[in-house]
Amino acid sequence: MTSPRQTRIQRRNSEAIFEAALEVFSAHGFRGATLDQIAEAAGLSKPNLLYYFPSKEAIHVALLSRLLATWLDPLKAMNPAGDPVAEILGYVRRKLELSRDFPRESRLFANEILQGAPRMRAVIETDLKELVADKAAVLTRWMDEGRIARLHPVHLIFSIWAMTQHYADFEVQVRAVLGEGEPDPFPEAGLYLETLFRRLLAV
Amino acid sequence: MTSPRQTRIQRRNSEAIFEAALEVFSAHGFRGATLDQIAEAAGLSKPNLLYYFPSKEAIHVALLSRLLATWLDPLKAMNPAGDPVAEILGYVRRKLELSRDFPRESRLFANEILQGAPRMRAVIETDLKELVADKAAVLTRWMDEGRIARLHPVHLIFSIWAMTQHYADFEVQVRAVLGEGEPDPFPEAGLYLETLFRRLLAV
DNA sequence: TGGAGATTTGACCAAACGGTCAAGGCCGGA
DNA sequence: TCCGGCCTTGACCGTTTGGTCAAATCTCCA
Repeated sequence: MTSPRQTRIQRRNSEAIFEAALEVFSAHGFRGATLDQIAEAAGLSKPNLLYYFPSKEAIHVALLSRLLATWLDPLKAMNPAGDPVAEILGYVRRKLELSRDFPRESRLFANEILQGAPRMRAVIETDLKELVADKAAVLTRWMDEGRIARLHPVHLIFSIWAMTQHYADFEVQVRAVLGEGEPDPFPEAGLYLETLFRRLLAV
Repeated sequence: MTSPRQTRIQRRNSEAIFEAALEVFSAHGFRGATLDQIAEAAGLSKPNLLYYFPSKEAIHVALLSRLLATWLDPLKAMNPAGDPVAEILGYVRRKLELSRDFPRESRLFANEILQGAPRMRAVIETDLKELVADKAAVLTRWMDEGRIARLHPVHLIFSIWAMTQHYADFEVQVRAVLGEGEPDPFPEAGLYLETLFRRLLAV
């Protein structure tokens, strides 16, 4: 009865491939990554990789779509019925935690967008655009109600993306500039961003 | 007497190579760019390319170091003797203009940092770190004098970099999310960022 | 335990890549 | 106009890369 669509081995190897592909693609970009690198990181032979995925491109696409939900969740979780400032600060905090805990995922998306989003353009122009429009409407309502300062809602979202993802995407620069003394920039970054957005949003 | 170190032809071709390399490297990253692409964009044959530069890597390094000064100039130009808010807003404005007028240069550096700065680590850890330390000291003095709000000066600089470069590095995402209606996001971005930093810095 | 199907791999291929080289063309000064 | 040196290139090379294939091995259950 219980016919698993995936065997145990399939699940294990697919998982190993995703993990390896994330490691390699995020570090070198699509073109810079090689199947041999991914295969070695996954502990498989190259032909075995291609037994599970038809091509390098297919691995990349599968990886991106697999991570997309995780990536959009923090914005989705911004609650229209909650307290405006708390909701926005919560979004900033969750997004910064994502940069701290999943920097490879952040760099994977950054690479893709930097190259002109050749494999994500459709998703960006539909799903992401709709999600942002939806949340921008919520922000605008909060502004209309006088509960936060009036700002361009989409650029407000852009600035949250930019500042939080900066700590993952440009991590080597951040660490180099801060120096070796402070090994973890995230606590300070969290305090800074909370201050910034509190002042920005105050009516 | 006037023995030009470079002949006319050398100057013309070097210039064409830099322009072509900027176009190709910024669009595809170092590994994603090919010598054939650069040669074609420069209107030269591949062996001719390698007559002017010894290797692909040499082109990339020369391009980065050639653009580095331009890239650091806006921060250098922040005047310790000027009005604090005006100086910081001026820096933000110049940095945003750089993203608008030289997006390829921004993406070139973004690519380099994303990949872990394999060819710029030394510069980042010395020149950039010193420059930031210098300007952070200026910001701290302004805070001590009560002329701007007290904030972590380095994270303040990070947030300026992040928000202004976002419009160049993630341009396709910005344009896709804003939609086709508004072709040029920069005027709005400029207004948004001016508002943001005015509120953030107000004592 | 036998066998059907799932999994794995060594050997291989064609294309793309960075780079070389010898030879030919071109230019500017004497 | 002639010549030395600057400039240009077609042909080529070894390596890397994404991908294929037939054969071998393993897994699981009837």
